[in-house]
Amino acid sequence: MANTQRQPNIYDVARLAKVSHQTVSRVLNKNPSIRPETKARVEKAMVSLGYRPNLAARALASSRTHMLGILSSDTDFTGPSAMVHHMEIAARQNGYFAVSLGVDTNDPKSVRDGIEHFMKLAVEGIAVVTPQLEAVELVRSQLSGIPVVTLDSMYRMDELAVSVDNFAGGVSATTHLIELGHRNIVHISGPKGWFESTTRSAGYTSTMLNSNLTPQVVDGDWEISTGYRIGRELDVMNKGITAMFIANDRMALGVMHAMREKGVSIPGDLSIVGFDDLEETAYSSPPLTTLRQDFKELGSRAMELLMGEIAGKPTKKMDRLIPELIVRQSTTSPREL
Amino acid sequence: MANTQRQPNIYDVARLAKVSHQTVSRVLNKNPSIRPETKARVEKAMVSLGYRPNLAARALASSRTHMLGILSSDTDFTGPSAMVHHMEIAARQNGYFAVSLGVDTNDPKSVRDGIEHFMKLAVEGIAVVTPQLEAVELVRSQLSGIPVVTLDSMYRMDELAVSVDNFAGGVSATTHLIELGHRNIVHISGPKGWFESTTRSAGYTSTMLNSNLTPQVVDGDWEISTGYRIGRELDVMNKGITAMFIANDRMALGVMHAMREKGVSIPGDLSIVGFDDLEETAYSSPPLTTLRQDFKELGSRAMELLMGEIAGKPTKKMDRLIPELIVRQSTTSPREL
DNA sequence: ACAAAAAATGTGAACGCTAACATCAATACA
DNA sequence: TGTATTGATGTTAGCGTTCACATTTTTTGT
Repeated sequence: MANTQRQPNIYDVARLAKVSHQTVSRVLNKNPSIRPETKARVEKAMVSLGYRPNLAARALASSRTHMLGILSSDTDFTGPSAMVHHMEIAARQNGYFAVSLGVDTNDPKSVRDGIEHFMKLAVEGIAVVTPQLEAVELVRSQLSGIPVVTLDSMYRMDELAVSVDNFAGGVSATTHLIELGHRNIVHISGPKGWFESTTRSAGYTSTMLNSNLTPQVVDGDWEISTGYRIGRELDVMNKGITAMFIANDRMALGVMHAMREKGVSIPGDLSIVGFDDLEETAYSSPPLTTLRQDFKELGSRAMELLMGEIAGKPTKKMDRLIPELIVRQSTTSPREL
Repeated sequence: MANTQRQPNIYDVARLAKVSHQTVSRVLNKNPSIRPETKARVEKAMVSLGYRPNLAARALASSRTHMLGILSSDTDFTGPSAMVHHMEIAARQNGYFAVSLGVDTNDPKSVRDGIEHFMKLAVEGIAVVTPQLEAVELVRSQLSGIPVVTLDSMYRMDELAVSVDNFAGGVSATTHLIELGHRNIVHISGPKGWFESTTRSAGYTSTMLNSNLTPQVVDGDWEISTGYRIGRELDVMNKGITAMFIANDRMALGVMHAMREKGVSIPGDLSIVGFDDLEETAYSSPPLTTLRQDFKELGSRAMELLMGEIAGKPTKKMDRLIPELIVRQSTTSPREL
């Protein structure tokens, strides 16, 4: 049996349906000017042959690949991987294939290679899930002509971007603590180059200043171990610190662990607000007050923007989501002195 | 300036290098029978034109897409997403593009759609990161001719698979507790349909029986909240339970939280062993004794097998990794009665 | 009922590459 | 020195689509 050799192509379908190959192509592309009757005949032929369009041929002829690139870093963190996942779903719903590529954003070569990889693939759009400023700039500068959307990164009015309003998050965390009566509030920031990091800090600083309080920032880097180290080193009790706003939940977990070891009670001696709402933090000891980000929403909105841009539709360029304050047991009013 | 219209193709390169297009193609495909001198000339021409091979054309002509599909579910869990990430890296190193697709493994239609999506793309191989038995079977049955590797799933001698030896993990967790002197050891399992779940439980059960102890299994489902609920409901103290082996860290976190609320001290009253070694568990209260799985390794080995199979090389069909017991402070010898 | 307009379908040539074979130059051997 | 053998390069014909245009069929208006 030599009939299983080759995949059927449009000519095979055309022959069976007694039409020209072009008519088959029209059915494939949902061309409106085709009689329902012929369309049905063609579709029947497709099914009976088990026809599957050859995307490579289509891409070659039409120079449209229907591929999208997702450039991401730090996919071992919950946020990015959730975003990537939901973008992929959104892409598929729109008839696109999402190819995702992890890169090391600290290594410009790796970013460049990733972009090169995507250019070879001839992706029609790129989403960048890399909150580091430099990397985003690098991507934009490398890329000619093809739309790029950034997630949770830099805002710039002229470019496509979806982001969490980290500034607002910083404000509401800090406001929450001030309203509880805290005055001596320390902030542990994320790493320097990250946009999320600097804006959260800015939200904190500006809120403190507006209330005539002195901002005190300790530099962190997202890592649990760093939170732990800072927690060990910072003499909270003697310095009269009664509350902390920590730029992400993982560091907050580290700080809480350190405090437990040192016998500093939370929230009795020290109130803590985190950022992210990792699932675990609802079950930490104590459950953590934090800011929730809707990564799923972020991912799908980003895709929406990207698709719109590719289709040449006039859409808005930017979208911003407000994080929600989830109050749990790690914050309370300070003890009266 | 009408010169920016079209991307350069091999003919443009050929013309500039004063060779035939086929010679250019040979350089592209690293054909050995080409003089270093001409090769250099061609490469120079490529660079000066900014030539980029058109993958669609290449795929069409060679019927090789250099695409790999990764079918994954539950990518919001750390394990799967880490595996996907590392597979993607490994794929790229081998000159392949990895397209990953999240599916809902409880919904056969979604799995079928995913496969259909991959078939259209004409992927050359598929990796399935779905630990549920049924889904894997479904994928295998749908797929004709193209290699499939499963990660951390079912073992079957005749198919490509890389997995963590969950049975061995169950054994070493249970053995650890028995050696500490525990006799009344409860196991909280994962959900029913998962392979990881059933094998971990089997490791526990068989070790218990070998030591003439009675296995006691409570059904769980990986979720923190379930761990918490079970922890609340189970009257550890009155039943004389001194240790638990919990099928994953997240449930263990839930149980520990419940115990804290009930005033059961860990490890004083109750020793706990988890499974996964999530980063957070090193900073939980107390730090958790658990089994570490090397997801990175798992991902790269899976790719290795898949690549080998695609290339038609004679490689081994199966690979199994042994999880490592990480002893922290959540386990100790039971109090003397 | 007939021309003109519109709708439906058909034809041939790209798209950019590789496969298969053909040719030419360079080396080896007698 | 001539011929067989190998190595390096060239030529032609697809791969399965879509595109641009040509042709046929149907509808419309009078």
